[in-house]
Amino acid sequence: MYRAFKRAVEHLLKRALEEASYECTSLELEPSEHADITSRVAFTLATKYRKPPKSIADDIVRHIVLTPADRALISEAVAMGPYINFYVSDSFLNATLERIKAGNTADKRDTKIIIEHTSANPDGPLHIGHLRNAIIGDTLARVLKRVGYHVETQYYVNDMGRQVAVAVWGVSRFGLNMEKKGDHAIADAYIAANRMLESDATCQSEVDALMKRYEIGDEAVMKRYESVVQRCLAGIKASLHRLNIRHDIFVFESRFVRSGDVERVIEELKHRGDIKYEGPAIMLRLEGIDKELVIQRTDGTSLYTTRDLAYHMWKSERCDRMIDVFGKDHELVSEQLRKALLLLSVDVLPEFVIFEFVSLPSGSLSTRAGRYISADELMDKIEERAYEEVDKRRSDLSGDKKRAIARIVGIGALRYDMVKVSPEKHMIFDLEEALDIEKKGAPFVQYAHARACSILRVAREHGIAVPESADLSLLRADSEVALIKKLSTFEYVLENAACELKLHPVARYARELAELFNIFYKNCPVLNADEELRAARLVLVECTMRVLHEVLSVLGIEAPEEM
RNA sequence: GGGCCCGUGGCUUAGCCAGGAUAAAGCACCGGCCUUCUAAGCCGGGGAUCGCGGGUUCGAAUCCCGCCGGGUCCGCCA
Repeated sequence: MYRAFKRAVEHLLKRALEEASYECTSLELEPSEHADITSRVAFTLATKYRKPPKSIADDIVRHIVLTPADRALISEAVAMGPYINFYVSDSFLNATLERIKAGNTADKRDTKIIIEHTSANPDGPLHIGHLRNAIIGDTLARVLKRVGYHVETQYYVNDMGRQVAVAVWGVSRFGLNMEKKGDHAIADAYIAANRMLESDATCQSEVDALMKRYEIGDEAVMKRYESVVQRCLAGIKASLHRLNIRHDIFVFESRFVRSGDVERVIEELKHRGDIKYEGPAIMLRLEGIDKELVIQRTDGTSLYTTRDLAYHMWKSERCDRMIDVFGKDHELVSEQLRKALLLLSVDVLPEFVIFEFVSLPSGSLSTRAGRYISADELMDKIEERAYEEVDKRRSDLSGDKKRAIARIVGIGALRYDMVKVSPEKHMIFDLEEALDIEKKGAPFVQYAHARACSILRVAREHGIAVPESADLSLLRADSEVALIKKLSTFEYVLENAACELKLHPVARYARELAELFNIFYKNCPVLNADEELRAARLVLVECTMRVLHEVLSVLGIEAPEEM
């Protein structure tokens, strides 16, 4: 609803500016703490027309005429010094609730977007660094889907890199602990292998040989690879499912070598690019980048970047937009990728969502060195901690129920923590802090939802139904109006998030909505109110419950009915 | 050395791209509120020279330049 209000104000203001004979390019409209929307246009006009901003604002407001159509959304426009403030109307507030009751859904868009995220190497379990990628990627997919895009999520499996070769080699050499979850067992072999490889040149060449044989498609080697990669991936998928993350498809990079796509990319680049040969090795010079990009090794095998290029070309034929969620360390690579794709005349170029690194207080994360906190370990601990909290508060519930709530709260807290800060912020991960289930994080929002459910449940138990229609204009207490206004901006927040590919405003919105509901909860008793007012408040509670549920769902967080 | 990112109360952050109304929250701290729909809640309080120095502007946390501190990339690794 908020967008409709904003559009109405735009038209209104534009008309008034014409009437008052002012010309300007931007209306300078922004949401504000002082009004429902405010314009700073008087400032820009002040310089141009050499008049004090205050008198211009007054002048503009004098020319504002609200038509009956405007009044459906806008109640008034006031000049406050140099600012022009606009306020929503009563019917806007009512319409907001009516619309939510009717179930507000976004129109479908034709655009198909492929989002690639997580894509951790299959050489061990996901750790907290991958978690940031996975949660950002999954939440982004949910936001874009919610505003109507057709979204496909992809996990690009790097099965041709050196890491995997080392893991495969390590598994043959040291065996596999079958008691352990697959991804963890493979990490053990991988770490042990790396330790040995550091000092042993013979082993190094064994790994090289393994890579070469995999690239040419040696049957026996392929079988060994497959068993390692699938086992690891199964473990990774299980971890992702715990977080409510499911990829639509897994794309193996080896397919692009086997299909001949990689070779075709190299041929194409030879013709179109600024190429430098060093023996059998081929390098590509890209404009604006000092470092040339190696697209084929001296031994004739392919490299990650070339395969990635083929992968992106493949994707570009299957979508209208593609988004890659990458760690900061991939920034240069992504730039090279984009420039090379441009050279290949690919019409869909990737957009990048880059996030800064997660490190431990003791330093950076490394699977190879075994220096990481696995996602599984973190989830176990956080659910355990959540259970203690639930147990403290709800000794009346059964163990199963408490565990179910603990799982929802724990995972929710984790997901919320990852998206609440902007991605360019470097995170130093503190386990204790993560386990300290933050009061105003996901549990706070979930609690508000549970409270709303509780009111509705108690109402039901007393035989009181949420009415089909109610006199919504009874909802004019400060905390009611503030809550309805917040509800009205939900779609607007989502659209902005989708447009800017930024998620933390969504997390912020969820918290603010929960906060306003809690204030309403405190100030406005629902079930004890007079019948008419009770009916209207029940509608408000149900609408809030729905939006809380929806915003949590967009964040990939479950909404418990009690906690 | 060069590129990119970050630097806002004790701690974690929002605001910065598109400069404007007393710099906005959470945690922690202090003080209130459970005979009323779940106190994982609500109300109140203290606490910030927005890293430093210049510049542009009627106006700078926000734009420009320089510096300082932290991170990261600059492999025939991925």
